[in-house]
Amino acid sequence: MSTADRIERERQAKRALILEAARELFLERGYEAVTLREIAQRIEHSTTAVYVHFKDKRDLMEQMVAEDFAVFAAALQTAAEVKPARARLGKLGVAYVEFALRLPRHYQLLFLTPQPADARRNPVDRGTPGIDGFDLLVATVEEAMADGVFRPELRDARAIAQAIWAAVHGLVSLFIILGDVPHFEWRSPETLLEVLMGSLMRGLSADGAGLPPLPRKAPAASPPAASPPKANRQTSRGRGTRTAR
Amino acid sequence: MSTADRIERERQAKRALILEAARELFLERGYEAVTLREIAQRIEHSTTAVYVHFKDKRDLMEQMVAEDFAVFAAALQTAAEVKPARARLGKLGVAYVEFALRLPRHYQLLFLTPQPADARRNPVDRGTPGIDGFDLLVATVEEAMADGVFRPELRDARAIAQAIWAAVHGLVSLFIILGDVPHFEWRSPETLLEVLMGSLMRGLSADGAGLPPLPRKAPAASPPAASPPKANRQTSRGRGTRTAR
DNA sequence: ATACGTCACATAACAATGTTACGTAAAACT
DNA sequence: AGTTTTACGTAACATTGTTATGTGACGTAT
Repeated sequence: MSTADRIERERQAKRALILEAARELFLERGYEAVTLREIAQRIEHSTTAVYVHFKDKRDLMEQMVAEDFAVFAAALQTAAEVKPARARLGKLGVAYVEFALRLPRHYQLLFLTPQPADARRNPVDRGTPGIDGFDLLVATVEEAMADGVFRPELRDARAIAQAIWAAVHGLVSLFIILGDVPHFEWRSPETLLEVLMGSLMRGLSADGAGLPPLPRKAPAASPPAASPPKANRQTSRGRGTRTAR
Repeated sequence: MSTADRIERERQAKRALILEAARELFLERGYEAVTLREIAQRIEHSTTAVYVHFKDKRDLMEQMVAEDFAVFAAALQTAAEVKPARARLGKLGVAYVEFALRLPRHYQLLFLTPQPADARRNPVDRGTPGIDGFDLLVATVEEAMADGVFRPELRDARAIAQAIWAAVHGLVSLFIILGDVPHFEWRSPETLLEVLMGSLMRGLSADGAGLPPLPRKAPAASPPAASPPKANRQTSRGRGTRTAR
């Protein structure tokens, strides 16, 4: 029965329409600052229409984040193909930071927003993308450990992975939250990643060697201005233009 | 004129009363989840009373955080008295993590909550406590650098300080936001701090030496459960009991 | 001592929000 | 053709932060 298919397709299309409007607004102004009425108006519907497709505002946001998170996972997977496990660790770090600073609002919603106490709803879903990526990191650490990369005292791969995650997470978090504090003279993310990740790897390594130098892009020492993401060219699947005319 | 003094004293007392009620509620349930009406009810006043002493809800929260932040500054200052600059870095890290995990809500409000766009109000105040503490860190790094602690390639004290901050910040952030994710098997903060900060220092050091071993308290590998701060015994100055009977 | 002024605070209202009860009309299924 | 489903709009509701307005206590000046 093809009609059912078409119905489902139309339903998904409208769902995507809502998601797209929500994405633009959420990424532009953050979760709290966006109202459901505004999202609905943008696509010329009443607010009730949103509730047909999503349980509530938070659900809408989570679904959106989940969609875009695929991009993150893909980026990490690509980085995960690098061959020697030690070099892979560097690539993973770079991919992580790049994603976070390119889509700071997403990162914020994923890793910087505490669960409201009623989040038993999807106790697994949330954080799971992060957890999955973390498993990748653990696996890489274990492989590197088998290669004898780390100092022999360091036997707990999970602890090492958590420490590495903390390092990169801290880096991007500071940029996202405090990146635009004026008199702070932030060093560039590339510089900091090299100092932080490089020194950390050196300190973890049995041979005292750091990371191979990362490919530099920016001439360093420019404020990141990550908080207001000016580039709204992100992950727009399907049509890429605003839909409300 | 002693009357004016008394009036001012009474005013401050009431202000403190509001702050105290707000503190309990904010720390218990977070900023968004607490209503002004609830705060007011707790001290048996109308909501308007709050506006006599504070500009708005956000102002109330900021004043509260500012108060408690003195504790943080004090803890850092104490740690800052340690003599060799290199050891001081370790102490600062420990003090930082201890504060953050003891008052996770405060930390959250300070360093994990993005500025709402209208924060030009006190563009300096916010973040300033963090900045001050950061200056302390920079100074320490500079001193250690003068002592020849770091590898000679590392000349940018500010970059090093930012990297170190990122590391500890990332550690506590992960604990606060994701500390209670079930199947994650977090290592203890002490363990992670030792791996992270120890390895980072080792990697930064010219002589490849790490940090002196940190004093251990917990037997390691216990989930921190930092998010729901069960201990509400914090910084209560004045009377320490609930006021609403 | 009496009048005046100030100010902390309460009452009640307002506007904006997320959410829902209810109706409706179109379209699918029988 | 009749029945049912369902996507959606209208209008309402409860809860929020915030404010306009009144008032009573109290300090101060006459």
